[in-house]
Amino acid sequence: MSRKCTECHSGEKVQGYGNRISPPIVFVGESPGENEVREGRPFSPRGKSGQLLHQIMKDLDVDIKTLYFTNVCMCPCRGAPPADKVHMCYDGLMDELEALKPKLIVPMGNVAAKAVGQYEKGISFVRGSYRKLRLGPSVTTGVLPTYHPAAILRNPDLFRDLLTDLEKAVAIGVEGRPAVIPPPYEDYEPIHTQEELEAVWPKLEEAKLIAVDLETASRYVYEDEILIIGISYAKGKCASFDWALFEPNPLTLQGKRNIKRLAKLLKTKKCIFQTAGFDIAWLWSRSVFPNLWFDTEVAHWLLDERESGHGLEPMAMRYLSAPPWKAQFRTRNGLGAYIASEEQFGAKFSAIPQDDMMMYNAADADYTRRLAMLFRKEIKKQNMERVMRLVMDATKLYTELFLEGMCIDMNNLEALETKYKKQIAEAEVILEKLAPDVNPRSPKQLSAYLYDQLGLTTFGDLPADGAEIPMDVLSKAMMDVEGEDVDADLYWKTSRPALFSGRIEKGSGLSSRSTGAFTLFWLKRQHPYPAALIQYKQAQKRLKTYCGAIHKFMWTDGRIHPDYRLVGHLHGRFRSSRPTIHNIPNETDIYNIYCAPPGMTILHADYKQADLRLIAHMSGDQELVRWLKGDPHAEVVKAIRHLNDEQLKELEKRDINEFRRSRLAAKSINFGAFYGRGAESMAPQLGLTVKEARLYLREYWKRLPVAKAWMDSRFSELLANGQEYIGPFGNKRRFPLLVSESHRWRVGTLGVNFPIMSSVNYLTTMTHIAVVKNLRAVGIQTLVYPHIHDSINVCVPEDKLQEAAQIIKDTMSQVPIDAGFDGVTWPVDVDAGTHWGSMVAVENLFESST
DNA sequence: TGGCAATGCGCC
DNA sequence: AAACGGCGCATAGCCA
Repeated sequence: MSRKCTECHSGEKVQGYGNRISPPIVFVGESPGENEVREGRPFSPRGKSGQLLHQIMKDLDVDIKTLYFTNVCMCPCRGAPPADKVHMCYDGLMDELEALKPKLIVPMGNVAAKAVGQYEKGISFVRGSYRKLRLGPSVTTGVLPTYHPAAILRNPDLFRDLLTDLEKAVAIGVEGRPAVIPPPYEDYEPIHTQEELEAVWPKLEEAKLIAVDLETASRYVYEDEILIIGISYAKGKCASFDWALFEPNPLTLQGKRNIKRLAKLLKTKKCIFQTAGFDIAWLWSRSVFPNLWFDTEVAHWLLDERESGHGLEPMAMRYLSAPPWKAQFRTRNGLGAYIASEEQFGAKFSAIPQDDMMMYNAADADYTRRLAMLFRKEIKKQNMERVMRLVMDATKLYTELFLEGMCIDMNNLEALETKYKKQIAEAEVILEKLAPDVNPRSPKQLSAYLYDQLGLTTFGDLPADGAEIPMDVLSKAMMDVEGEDVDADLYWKTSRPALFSGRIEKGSGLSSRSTGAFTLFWLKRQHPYPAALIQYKQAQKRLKTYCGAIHKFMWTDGRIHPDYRLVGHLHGRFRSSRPTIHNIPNETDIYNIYCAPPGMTILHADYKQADLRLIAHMSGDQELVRWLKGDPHAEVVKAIRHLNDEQLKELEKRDINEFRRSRLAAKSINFGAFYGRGAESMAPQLGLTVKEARLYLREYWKRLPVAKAWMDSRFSELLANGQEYIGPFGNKRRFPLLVSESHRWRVGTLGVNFPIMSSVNYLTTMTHIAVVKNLRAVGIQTLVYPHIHDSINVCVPEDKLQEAAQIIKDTMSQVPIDAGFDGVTWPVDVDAGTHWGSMVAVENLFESST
């Protein structure tokens, strides 16, 4: 029963292998690798991919001998088989599968998924979704695509997805469990009339836990409408209401009465949401304030801290064998399988037949409630209730920011845009004169022009052959020209020379064909083009990204409404978009685009050296605790230069520039050393040779042996703890699969990075919540302004400034102590101003009056 | 034409 | 031996 292949003649072929009589699962790979060819067997357990697959199946208690393994292409090819080869192999593969009559086919990787299941989208999108496949007149089977094991070895973060999919494959193929359980549409109740509302209401009032889900036409809370509200009150039960029932009606008072009842219901029940921030923004703006009890997205992200996979549909498909009901709904209503443009989507969404939308909405609410029942047990079991509560409280805080928005000073914005446009135009004159055909926004064209046409050389006069520049060459080159160019010195001392990719197999370092700013500051010594290019790029970035965002995301109220995403960050930080406010350039002009509402002042507060304090607290290093009572960066200068206090003071008097340079270097050591940064990478920023940097680091660690020991123990703690890091708030970063030495090293550094980064974030969040609460407790009107990792912002009335500043200072210093972070003190800087870029330290503000 | 990965750069 | 973490957004260029 071997597979025939007559189309191509490219050497050795590897036939399928395993149980040929109705196997419960057939695995389909791409094409045989080295080991597979040697052994004549796809997914050979002696190859790395095969080994991983066999191990997982063994762990799932599946007898390997019952399974079957094959590839799309029988002959080996480097990398993924090209389309023409797949085409040639297609008929043979289908004949093979038809003869096997498998219960389930698991295509592994993009090529196999597309060949077997005819999936249109990439593997990361379609993985884990089940389809039926007709193989012949009498043979129908199921398909469940997943990643290729080789992809997991390259990107171990995907391991959990592979495992999930294979568990599902075993459930379907081996255990015969149903692949898909449709939602109980017949039990969902569409509510159009007052009579129907009255009939169902008692059921809602009897429930303890309800899941709530809204359908709206867009994201514009103040302009658009709520279409439907679904309330699931028991497993498989949901009432889906026409929102018109809750709209105030000039003819009758019924709408007003109904929304009061709704408000009371949602306030007294424990409410469950998926992505609560969205729904409560709409409800709050209609004066409905639900008792936010559980958020399924937050819960799932805490249980799986990776970026994606927390959508309602993937979760319900995974945990409840749901069909892709959202995709089906969108397809039958002409919305496309996925959302293309939000505006288009909104318009079409409003035109959908109401009953259809109600069924869709009811399924959403029902699945949300059912997932909450599952997740809450797991959250409890994993001892994550504290961080769960905190993130949900934060949801409410940043929904306030989203609804209220931030004020924009249009005059400042316009002036700044004019300035950038002028800078761009100036630079363009030079760039076009020198190279009219080169697009300065194209790295490809730039490297061809700078290196091939002009023949410029990079750091250390190396030829631009694309090789990585060794760090000591980089450092030496920069040291040779130190002091000749102040701008370049500053840039090099404060920026990193290379981009580091998340993938572990990729190296790091600076390409000798780089066209980034770091290299341009070197090239500008050789030719006028790079200097103009630096100006062009800087102004372009600021104009397009930071000014452009304001226009792009401003609502009709003239404000911007940043959308805080509290989940999806590997280390528990928060993110914002539309626009992002976590990466605004630290420049007065740009921050001054943002201002307080009339009559109010922005108060900004941040912790001094928050991450160093966390390290000191968590490691218990008393020397670091001592440093933090004074100036930790000066302490590092003393350590690495072997100075005592007096000698340091002398240095400051004798050579202030040298003192500052040393302090800057100390700062990079303080911030880099704990995150695993090595001498090679630090040397350029320290203005040292690699050898000198190594000595500096050695002196640094000599002074902090306890902290060093803590840092070095992280990886063994991971291994001792089920391959999980647990942060002080109970949040987790999991590494279920360690694939190589370099991966283990990287994971070790993350063991330091993760608890610090997440704890700084959560401490600051607790503080933000407490500050707002304490200010309001004494009757100060308070607006929530952004949280940025280790700093918070609020707006208060101008005449309450001094009182508010004191409350903030007291609250911020105390919150970490009360939360148990009492190994160190938590000093705070507080600034105030009507514009975000022109803030003054409050001490200075009130000096004259006190 | 739109999806996608890559390049580059802004922040803590 | 290697060797800095996390993110969002704009742009170009390749591919279906």
